[in-house]
Amino acid sequence: MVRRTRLDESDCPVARSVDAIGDWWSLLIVRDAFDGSRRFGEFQRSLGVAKNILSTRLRGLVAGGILDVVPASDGSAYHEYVLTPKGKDLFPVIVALRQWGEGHFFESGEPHSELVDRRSGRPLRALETYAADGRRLGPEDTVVKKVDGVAP
Amino acid sequence: MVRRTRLDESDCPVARSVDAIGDWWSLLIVRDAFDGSRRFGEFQRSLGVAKNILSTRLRGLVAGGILDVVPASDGSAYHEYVLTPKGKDLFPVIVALRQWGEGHFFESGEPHSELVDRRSGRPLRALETYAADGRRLGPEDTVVKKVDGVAP
DNA sequence: GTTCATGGTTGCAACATGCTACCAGCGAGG
DNA sequence: CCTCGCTGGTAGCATGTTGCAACCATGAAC
Repeated sequence: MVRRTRLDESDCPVARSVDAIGDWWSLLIVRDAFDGSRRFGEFQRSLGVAKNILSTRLRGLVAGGILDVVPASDGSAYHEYVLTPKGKDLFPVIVALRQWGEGHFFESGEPHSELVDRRSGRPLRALETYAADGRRLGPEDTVVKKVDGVAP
Repeated sequence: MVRRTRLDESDCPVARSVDAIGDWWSLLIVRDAFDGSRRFGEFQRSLGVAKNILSTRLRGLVAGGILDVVPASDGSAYHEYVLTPKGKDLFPVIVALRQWGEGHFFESGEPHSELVDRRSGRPLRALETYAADGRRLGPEDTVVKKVDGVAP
């Protein structure tokens, strides 16, 4: 997406998020990072993506503060890519996409990967949106408001 | 993303979701649909995207069962695009992206749009991930499991 | 020191994107 | 009934991005 309208200056947080992530590959890289991938080769094998693409995406994610480059944990001279706190904050995004996919794109009985609670081995509870006072909210119960900047 | 590896046959729900949405534009169209946009022109003005791009994306979203084409609600001869139930199920995805963006890309006091509870006008509670038994889970508390298909 | 694996970079062809211009159907006004 | 303007597109073309393959540099293994 070559943009002329700057998404990273939009007043919509969704647009800025989308811009910060970059593209689908980057999102799948983040997913793999949550799933335990750390090395260039791991991402490459898992995604089946061309190495130059992976290379630029990893650089972009590091530049965006979503991944960090750290020395390899196995003592080898290579390095690894790990999620920063900012990157870890993408967890609900990945979970939401995962649950949407599970609900709409798999026949029952079709093999698929599933995100489960490490302790119990059971799937996570479905994400739900709540008001500040605890009421459950659906899309119709919400509205987008403009928040003006305040003078500093 | 021109893919050779078929994402829509991946066993990962995240990959299928990503494939079904199509691209960032499509996701921003869905966001606008949640925000109340219904007409071609509304999406176009809101997104500032070229009309041919918008046209193909809308077609793709309709083909994917995320949007539906309905007669215009104002009685005119035109039609409108509305979210299907499957499209509305993307709500947590948009909310998650929105909250991530709000948390990481805006200085305090910077103007931005905000999703609020229609009744109270207050922002939504942050999305959280829970185990089936109600414990709060972070990324480290989860693991991805392969679920084998069962013979039919 | 040769060989293999890792982690890339470079070049090129094919493809998708985005801009601009154009076009068709509808409704209103005269 | 003729034109004007709005809505909702399509067509052509320049440009940018993708993906593949080939190459390369470093570290580890033998």
